[in-house]
This record gives sequence, structure tokens and C-alpha cells, in this order.
Amino acid sequence: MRIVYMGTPDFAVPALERLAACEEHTVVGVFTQPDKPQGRKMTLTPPDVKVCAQKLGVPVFQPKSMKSEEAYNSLAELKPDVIVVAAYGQILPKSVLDLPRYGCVNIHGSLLPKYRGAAPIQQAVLDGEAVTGVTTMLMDVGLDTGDILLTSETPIGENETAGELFDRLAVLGGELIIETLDKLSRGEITPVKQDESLATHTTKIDKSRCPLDFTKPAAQLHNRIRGLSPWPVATAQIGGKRLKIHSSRLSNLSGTAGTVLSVKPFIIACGEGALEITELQPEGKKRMTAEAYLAGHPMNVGDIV
RNA sequence: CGCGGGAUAGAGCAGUUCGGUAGCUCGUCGGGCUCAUAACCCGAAGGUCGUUGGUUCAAAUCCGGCUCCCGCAA
Repeated sequence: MRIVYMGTPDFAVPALERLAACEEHTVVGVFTQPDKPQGRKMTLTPPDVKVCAQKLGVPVFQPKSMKSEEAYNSLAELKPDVIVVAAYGQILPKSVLDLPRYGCVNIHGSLLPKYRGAAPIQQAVLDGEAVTGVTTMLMDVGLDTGDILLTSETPIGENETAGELFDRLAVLGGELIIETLDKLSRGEITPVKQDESLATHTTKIDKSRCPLDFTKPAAQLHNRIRGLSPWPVATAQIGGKRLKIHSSRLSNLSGTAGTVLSVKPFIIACGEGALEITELQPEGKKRMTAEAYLAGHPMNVGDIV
């Protein structure tokens, strides 16, 4: 099949690589978001998918909007049999959805209809879900509401971060899209409508959920630390300073919320249970183990953070 | 020139205001104690103080240039 690929961040890279490596398919073009200023210096940075596409020697298109006539025309010229979309970051107009013979197939980082929207992977971790997965679906005009083609499940590890899960789901998505296209072209898939009564939505993660409150249950804080890693990262007030908390582990100790129960390992009592903080980062410093931090910022058992 | 913190032993920090023998906690190595230990005691190794130029009898410390790392904001 002639494939046009639309995607932007690192999540979309493995699937592109898999498709490009596939004998039966040809990636005839890649659409991705325009380069954006990033980082401290606000330097113009190309999206990960663009870098990958250039390495593969595939033509790259970066229209500001797919709704423009110009974008549509360059897309139509590529005569795609199917458009594969993974975390592209733009709403596709109906004209684009209707263009390819097989339609537009989206790779979504959850088991739809659960966790539609912008941040399915982080939200699944934030909610402490035990299982998630990836879904391929035929896109329609709604937000992640299209008919389901295939799904692939995977358990979420007890201490797994959203970032780690991201990487795994990106790979799973790459495998699933190959299988989906193969079966789709042979007519072996019957698209299934989503059960609207089970649908849930996710919104973009913002920094307002970063601060940790030690009066909350440890499990909830642990999920937040995992779900917000590697971005935007949970924060906590410890020893009068704001620290990023990169990783943690549940402890079976307990005590008055906010009390240091142990220094090695570093365990803080929460509203319910207690949390072992394993990696953190002071402002202006690199991330480090809690042990390293405490070597230079001594605390004692019984201290209130 | 968006705002700010930082670079000192393998790690994390102090020392810089007010120039004068390189310190702390931990780790590592050796020894001791112990039924035993990630516990405790004794000892040792390990640093051209990011780089470069200047001031000075003398610079981690004062002055100038440069490199790299990071937080905020976007």
C-alpha cells in the first residue's frame, strides 16, 4: 500500500520505522507539525518524526494546518491508499479523512473507548490502572471516536512511569499498525463501533497537578509521580525547598503525614501508608538519588518535611 | 541579549562576603568488634577547586573572557 504517515513526537517514531521497513508498503510522504522553538534558548527544533523521516529519505511536509487547500493538494498528489496517524497534533478535516481508499487509521495509546483525547498514557498511570494498551481505529470526524480495528493489551508495572509506558506502547503501536494494515488490505477486519457508555476523556496534562500533598494516600502520590514522569514531573516541598520527585516506591511503614520515617531509604509518611522517594532533583541541579541528596542535605528520622 | 541557580575527591554538599596548609556526610579500600549485618569502632587512598587570562609575596576565594549543566518561563 502507498502510505502517508502523519505524526509528530517520539511516540510516533517506532511505527514509522516499522512501516518504512515493511516490504509490502511504501511510505510515500510524512506530514508532521512545523518546527517549534524549544528549550532555554528557544531554538527552532524539528519534531522527532521529521528527523526520522529525513533519515529514511521520505519527503516531509509541515503544513501549519491540514485544512488549507495547499496541504490538501500536496497530500492528494501522493495518492495514498491509507493515511496512518499517530499523535499528529492536528484535527483532520473530513476531506482528508475521505481521501484514501482505506481511510485514515489512527494509533491511539489506550484501549478505546477508554481514555480518548490528548493524554491517554499519562492518565492511565495517574489513575493507577493495571492494564492498558494501544488501539488502531478508522478515524471519523469526532475525537478518537472512530470504529475500532485492532487492540493490543499490556499490563502496567507497579513502578512503571508514563515515560516508560510511552516507549513500550510506541513499540506495540508499531507492531499493531503493521498487523492492522495487512488484515485491512485482505478484508479480514470488521470495524467495531465504540461503546459510548464506556467512553472517558483525557485532557492535556498541565503543571497544576505537580505539587504533592503528603496528607493524601501514598498510592495516589505514587501514581502521580509515575504519571507525571518524565514530564512535567511531580514536585514536593522538602526541607523548605521545592524538589522535583522523579521516582518513588510504596512503603509498608506508616506514621503521621509528612514525617520522615527513614533516611536510608528515604521514606516519608503520607495520609495513608508511606512513600519511599528514590530519585529527586533540586532546582538548578541534575536529578539524583535520594541517598545522594541526603548526603549533602542531612535529615533525621522524625523531621517534618 | 527573557529571569535565575550551579561547576570543589567516585556521589551529594560546605568553604568564596573579609585572599594565607582542602573540609563535611556518604561511598571505596584495609583492619577491628560481632553468631551476624546495610549496624558500630579504627585507619587509608582519592581533588592541577570547569577552562583561560589578569591583580597579588600569595587566589577555590578578587577582576575579565570562555565552556558545560540545570530550574523557571515559553
